[in-house]
Amino acid sequence: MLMISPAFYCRSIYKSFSRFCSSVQQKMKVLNVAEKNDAAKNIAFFLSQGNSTRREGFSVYNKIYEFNCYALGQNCTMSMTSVSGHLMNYEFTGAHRSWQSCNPEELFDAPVVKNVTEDFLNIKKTLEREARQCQALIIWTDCDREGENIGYEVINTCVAVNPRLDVYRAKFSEITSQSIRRAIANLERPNKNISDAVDVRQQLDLRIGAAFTRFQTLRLQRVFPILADHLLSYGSCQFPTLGFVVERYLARENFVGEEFWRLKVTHTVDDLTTEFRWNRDRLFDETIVTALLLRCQERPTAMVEKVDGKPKSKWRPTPLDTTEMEKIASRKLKINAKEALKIAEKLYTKGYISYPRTETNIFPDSINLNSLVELQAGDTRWGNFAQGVLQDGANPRQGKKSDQSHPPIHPIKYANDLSGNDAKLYEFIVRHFLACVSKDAKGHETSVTININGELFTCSGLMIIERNYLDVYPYENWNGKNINNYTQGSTFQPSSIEKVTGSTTAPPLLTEADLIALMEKHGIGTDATHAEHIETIKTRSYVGLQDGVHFEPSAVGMGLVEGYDTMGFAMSKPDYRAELEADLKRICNGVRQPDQVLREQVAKYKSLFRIAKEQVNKIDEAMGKYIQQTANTISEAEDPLIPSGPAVQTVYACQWCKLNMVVKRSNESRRFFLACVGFPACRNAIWLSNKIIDLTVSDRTCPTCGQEVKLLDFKFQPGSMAPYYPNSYTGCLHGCDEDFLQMLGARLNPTPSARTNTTPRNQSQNDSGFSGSDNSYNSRRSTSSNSSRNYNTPNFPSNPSAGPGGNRRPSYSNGYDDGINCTCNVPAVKLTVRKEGPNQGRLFYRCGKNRDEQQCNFFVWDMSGGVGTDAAGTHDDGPRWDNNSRFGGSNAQVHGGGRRGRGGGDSRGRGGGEFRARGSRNSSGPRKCGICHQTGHTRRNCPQNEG
DNA sequence: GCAAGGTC
Repeated sequence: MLMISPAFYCRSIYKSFSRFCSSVQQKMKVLNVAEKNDAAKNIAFFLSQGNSTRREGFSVYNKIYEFNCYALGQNCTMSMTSVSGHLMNYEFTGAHRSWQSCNPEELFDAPVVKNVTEDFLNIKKTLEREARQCQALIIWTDCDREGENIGYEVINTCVAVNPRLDVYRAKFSEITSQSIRRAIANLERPNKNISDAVDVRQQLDLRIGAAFTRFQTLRLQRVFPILADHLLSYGSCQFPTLGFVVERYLARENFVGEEFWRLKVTHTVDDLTTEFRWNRDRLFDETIVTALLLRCQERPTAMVEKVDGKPKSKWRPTPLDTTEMEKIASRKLKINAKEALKIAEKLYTKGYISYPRTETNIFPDSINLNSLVELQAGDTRWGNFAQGVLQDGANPRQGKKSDQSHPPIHPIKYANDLSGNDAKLYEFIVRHFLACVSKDAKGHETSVTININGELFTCSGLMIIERNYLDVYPYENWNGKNINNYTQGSTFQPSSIEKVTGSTTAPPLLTEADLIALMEKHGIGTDATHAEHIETIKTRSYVGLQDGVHFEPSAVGMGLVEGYDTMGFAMSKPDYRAELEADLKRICNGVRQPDQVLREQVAKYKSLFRIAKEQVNKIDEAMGKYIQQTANTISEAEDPLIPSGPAVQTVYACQWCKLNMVVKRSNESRRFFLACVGFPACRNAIWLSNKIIDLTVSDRTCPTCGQEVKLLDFKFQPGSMAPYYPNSYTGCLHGCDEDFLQMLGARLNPTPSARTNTTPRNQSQNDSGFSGSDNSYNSRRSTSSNSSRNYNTPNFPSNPSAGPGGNRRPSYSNGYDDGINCTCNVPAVKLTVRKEGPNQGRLFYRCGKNRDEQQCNFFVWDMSGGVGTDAAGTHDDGPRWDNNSRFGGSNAQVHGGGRRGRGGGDSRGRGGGEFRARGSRNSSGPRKCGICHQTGHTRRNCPQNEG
């Protein structure tokens, strides 16, 4: 008989009871948090299969939904609530909050804190109360960079009151039953890297935005009383947006139309007139066109040389992403981008469409497109078309972009209860979806070439065979064109041969759709904020709408952009933002450390800020010019922007990018070096000898190199430079004194291609830069410094010489002596367009580097007058506005001669001086040792060199 | 009185 002790008996009862209790009472309690209330509601609906109950939280907008659900391997009691976007925001503290009580420059280093925004304190209270009662937390914020950061705001809030919370991340890209169920079954952990990247962006946006906004507002309000009530904000997205508007405006203003002539032939048979276009298109020399007209008229019989027929397609659209939706809404539906996105958000949260903020235009295989088409099959407007698609099966045209998180925008539920713009946008999304999964339109094109006494003319006709997607997509047109019948080898008498004239036309001002396209192309803002930034520059009166559609800069907008532009800063260009974006991606991928990126970026903008402060008169002048006011002079005592510390002094202009070279000192090696303030966009740096114990910029300028080059006061370790230099010495580092440079172990870098030698020879890779709080120059990383200019892809003929019959390479018509430097500051080469076509014979300049080196995109037509004409004598065949004529440094100078000048031209003119300096170095004799001044060896292996 | 990014 088995004996059971009373103690054992009691223990087993206790265990069973515990199991019972835990199964009944201790069901795991899980807090779920979504990014917004609508999302929480719908996610709760799908997880609970419609059986959730609702109760109030502290915030009236963010409810709590409760239900049971299987998750994390067990049945859980779920409570689901939400935030309303970001819960927290970075702020300055104490005196730095006030405009009056601190110098704006301090904002780059001032402490910032991330606090819950006052409006959201109730949401925070709800989260804290719920979190205390839960064992796990699941983050359901949107699956993008900002969503991850919002997730961490929630996590930090909840974990602060319940450190034992087990935290998970649900990944989903649309709020459908299937997607949500998949997410709960495949929970992940939140990604800190992604959230960190957002923290870096937030801090930078705040510091840079606040510092420059206060700087330019305070300054301009003070010197121009007329602006006393204007807030003149600066932001890393709004300013480049303004820059786009200004650039196009100037391109248009500076455009000079050019008259051209062409020949036109018509042939009328039975009321149908066929018009033939001249194969030479158009010429800019009337005499030649007249001569060619006479030649045709001499023997006016047209011989049909060629009749070609071929199938022609008009492609259905690619799947819809956010910016495409905004652009088409703006152009075709007349719903502006901001409104369109707002409506799309609403349609998304109501479950009618997929997530509307997406960069993807490729449908993943996992989406059952046919079932989505089927949802639309009953509609009276597009139902028949949908049924047609189902017969062949949905076949999406695929784009090339994917953000790896959201699919293209598509309808996920049929709706017939919408009205106004909501209905209009939904209809567009449905029609676009049906169009992109259907078939291309098909046609047949006939092309006829005729010869009239040696001159060739062509016409083409189009017959549309199948309209296909066009039947459901009224936002695009495709019209057929009838022509007469022609047979190869036949002849006919043309009805008319005439000379017609026209003029090249200026580019149009930007529309909202154009502006969004530019922002997208250059990475300014997000899908969700493009429209906001446009709104901001309108509110600030930086731009206005001409005829309600086209953007035009205001005087204030012009003044601001030109002010910074005159300093040589790329503030109004998208490059700085693009560089930050690239670094943010590296943080997300774990390649870069967030604090390092933050330090670098703060240092860069702080340097720019100091120079802007030094040269603030340039902003005054530009602004004064446009608003037609004279700047009041203000005393230093009145100036709220007097620097609190010693100002950074410029030594000379950077040879690479034209920004300023300043004195820096490595925190680690304590070596001095000259570096460009454009870092990290520009990595020009000149490292100096470790025998220098102090280095300051003197007040004197170099008598050899000129007014733009400052001399430097050196203090050497006692005796270290003897017998050639005293312990204190004033010298030039611009290149006029080669011996001195060599003594310092300094090497100038005339072009970015020489950058590999900018690291000091005796330093390890790790100590080539320094990592102090406001300086982190590091010359070893390779980044294109050319990208800081010419962001508008120049109109460079991709292969100007490859036309039929042309030479394979353009020929050099002259060398390096025109005084025009390309973007890498190398004398540009002048070439001739050989390719047959309207530009044949024209002269242009391009990057002066060899083809086997990395060339910049520099391109500019030669406007000096002597246009190289060939037999055709043709010139430009299009608007000549796309060479960055206003902002492009050398380009602007080149164009300045041939254009209507604006405001007395550009203030730049340093390129030539620098080039002369380089030339003088190159022309010196055999290289001499810097120590003993003998040839045959260098200072490194000089017998007199101790170390 | 500043930014940009979420969202109401």
